[in-house]
Amino acid sequence: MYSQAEENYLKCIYALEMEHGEEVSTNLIASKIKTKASSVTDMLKKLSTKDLVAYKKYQGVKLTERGRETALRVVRKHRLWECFLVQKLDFKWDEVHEIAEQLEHIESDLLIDKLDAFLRFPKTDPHGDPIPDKHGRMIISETVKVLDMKIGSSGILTGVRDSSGPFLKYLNKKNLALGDKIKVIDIEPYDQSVHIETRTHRLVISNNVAENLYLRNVK
Amino acid sequence: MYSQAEENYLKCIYALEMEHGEEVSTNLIASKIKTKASSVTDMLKKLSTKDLVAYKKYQGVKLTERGRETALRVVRKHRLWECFLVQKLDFKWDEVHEIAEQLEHIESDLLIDKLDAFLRFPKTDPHGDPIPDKHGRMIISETVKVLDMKIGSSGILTGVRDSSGPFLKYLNKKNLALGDKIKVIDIEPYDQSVHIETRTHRLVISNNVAENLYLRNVK
DNA sequence: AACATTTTTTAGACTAACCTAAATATTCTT
DNA sequence: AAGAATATTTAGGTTAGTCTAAAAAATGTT
Ligand SMILES: [Mn+2]
Ligand SMILES: [Mn+2]
Ligand SMILES: [Mn+2]
Ligand SMILES: [Mn+2]
Repeated sequence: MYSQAEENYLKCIYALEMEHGEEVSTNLIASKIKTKASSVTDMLKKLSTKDLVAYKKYQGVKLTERGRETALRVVRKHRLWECFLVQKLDFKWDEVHEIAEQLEHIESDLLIDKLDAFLRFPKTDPHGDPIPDKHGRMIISETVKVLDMKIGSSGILTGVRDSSGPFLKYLNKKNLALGDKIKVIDIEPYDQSVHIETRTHRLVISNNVAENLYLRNVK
Repeated sequence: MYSQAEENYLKCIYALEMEHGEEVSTNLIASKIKTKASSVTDMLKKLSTKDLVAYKKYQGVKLTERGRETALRVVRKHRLWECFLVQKLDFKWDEVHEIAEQLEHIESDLLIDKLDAFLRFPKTDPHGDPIPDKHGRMIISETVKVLDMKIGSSGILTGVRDSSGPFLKYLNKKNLALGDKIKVIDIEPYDQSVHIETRTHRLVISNNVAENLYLRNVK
């Protein structure tokens, strides 16, 4: 139906809309997709004629309804394949992204629905991101950033903002995983670094790391 | 490493070498890949510079050692994915080919080895074709064509020459599946049609069908 | 051996997706 | 509100993979 390049652009625009809201700029897309702005302009024109995005010169771009549906189908495939890799093939959560980037372009509705069933209809992927169902609906859980937690309160680690390999490997090394209960002991006013405690250990995380951890509040 | 187009050509040349032996002609490749002879010539030149095939103008083409290894890796992936689809996702044997055509191009050695282990190192795919191991080795079972069987003797259906959708659907309809014990009751001298018997029923198959069934001899 | 047919290659063109460099539009600064 | 800086688009080019039409080589037939 759509080429891999087209699907990658749609997914990228979708992600940027989620993160930044409203219209997405050419340069933002270019940097995320690691390509040149001129290439982005070319593609936006093409997606526009296919009614996947609303694009007006110099005005940024927005997904149309059709574009959003298509993007969500790709996201669904990406996240389901990540679940498969981790749950069935014993990959680690930091190893699956590149492979899922390839698998997300396999075209077969039947395949993806059967895979969904095989995995028992997971609601989130190995990084805590929600998996759209076949109608594009997903459960977006309420999360709190570490820095917005009251000191002394606890939360369950449910998601990461940055799911790049290096960050996930850092969490592995520090023995932090999704589902862990984390208590915020103290926030250093000087540099906003955070002293936290898990069931097994205590550690200090930088402000940067704290910004990338999402917690679900617990009693 | 190699593009999907390159991999498809290598797999095609490999299959044609198996079937016809020796050098493979431009037109044969073109018809199998459903493309034009001129496109094949272009690709053969490219594969030749990459040392994947030995190609001399007007002389046909042969895989080099490198080319054969690459083709076998693609074949391995194709057949393992077919096993996955049938064994784990409950696809029928006539539904998997097109999806495997896409999956065979996913690039990750780790993935394919983990998939192999997950499936318990299958030796044949759902159509009875042998699966190369990670070193390219596979078990080629001795088979007999139906027409070469002695009348009254029996064999186990272990493979099909034609694994196209229509033929497999025909076998489904006639209740014939891999592993079935088949007894050759009679061969009609006039048109070489064959009267066979399975554990559950008797039927007559055309010469054409008979040509496409491989049996393993049994006492 | 000469001619006809078939196969293969070459020549030239097209599209998708990218690129660099230059032009133009927008936004920021004073 | 002008000039500077930045963002975006346009112009023109490249590569992979395809195509059609024409040329050339190989093969078959008498
Ligand atoms: Mn991912
Ligand atoms: Mn993910
Ligand atoms: Mn197949
Ligand atoms: Mn097969």
